[in-house]
Amino acid sequence: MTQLTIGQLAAAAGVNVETVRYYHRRGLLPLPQRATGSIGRYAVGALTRLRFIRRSQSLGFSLDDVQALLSLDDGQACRSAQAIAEHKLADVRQRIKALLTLESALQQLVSQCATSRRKVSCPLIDALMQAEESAAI
Amino acid sequence: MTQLTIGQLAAAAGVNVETVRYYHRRGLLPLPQRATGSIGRYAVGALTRLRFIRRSQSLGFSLDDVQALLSLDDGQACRSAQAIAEHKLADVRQRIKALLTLESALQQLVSQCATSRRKVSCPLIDALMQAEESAAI
DNA sequence: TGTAAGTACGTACCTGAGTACGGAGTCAAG
DNA sequence: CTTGACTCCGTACTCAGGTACGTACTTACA
Repeated sequence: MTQLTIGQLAAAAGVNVETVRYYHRRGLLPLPQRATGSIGRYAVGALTRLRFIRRSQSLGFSLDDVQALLSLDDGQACRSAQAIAEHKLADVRQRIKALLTLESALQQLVSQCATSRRKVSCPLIDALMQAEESAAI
Repeated sequence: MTQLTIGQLAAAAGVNVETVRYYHRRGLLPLPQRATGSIGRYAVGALTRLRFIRRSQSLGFSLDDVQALLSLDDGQACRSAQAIAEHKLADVRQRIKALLTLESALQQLVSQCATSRRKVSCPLIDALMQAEESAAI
């Protein structure tokens, strides 16, 4: 069964059926193959795309951002693809940097805890904020 | 002027005054020093904390997540701090991994564009989804 | 072949994260 | 010592991203 119904698709991606329909409305997910007057059948590509959307969201991208990313995957004229990609790339690199800083602060805290039984406090905020003073939300 | 009014604090962090008050209500930002019946004055620490909140949000953490992170900074009994920190650490590492994959896919797309003038399409989704098939949103 | 489970579609509702507003109080510069 | 800008606080509204629901229609399976 490589052709999924909307319910199977939603279940496989761990989302609500209504969410799939919402993504159709937003233009994030194309409408499925459908013999007129019958129910839609999704190819596995739809599942991958759906998972990509959720993953991107969890990384802090809005659905508009995700749409821009998807447009790259869908193929674009070079000029505009490059512009979008470069912009997103800079964005992604910022996020990575901030997360790496957060990672090492957390790491340090965890190992402190491993060697001590008393109250601890790590300069989590300071660590992250020292790293860079630019580029807000 | 190391003591800020709420307006100055908000402006310095690039947020709305109402947002600061909202964070008080959520317990993310402590209420400022205040001689009863007069206006509050914030120490610079509040500004740092406020910026940390915004930054974390932009990395995809909810305000509840941020609260957990802040509790680490505020100092906690070791046992619970360690549990929270380890959990967040795993989470952060997942995000980093996903972002690194996304980064290289975007990077590849950009350099493709630099050498070609025609339609391009990069397997952005496939790249990201191949990387891991676990841990959803 | 009929019937329960699933789908389509439209509209209404919900939650998280703010934003706006109004009235009363406070402060600082003139 | 007033006046205009700012603060406090409560309540109401907004917006993105879903969720729920009702009705009509399809389908798979007994």
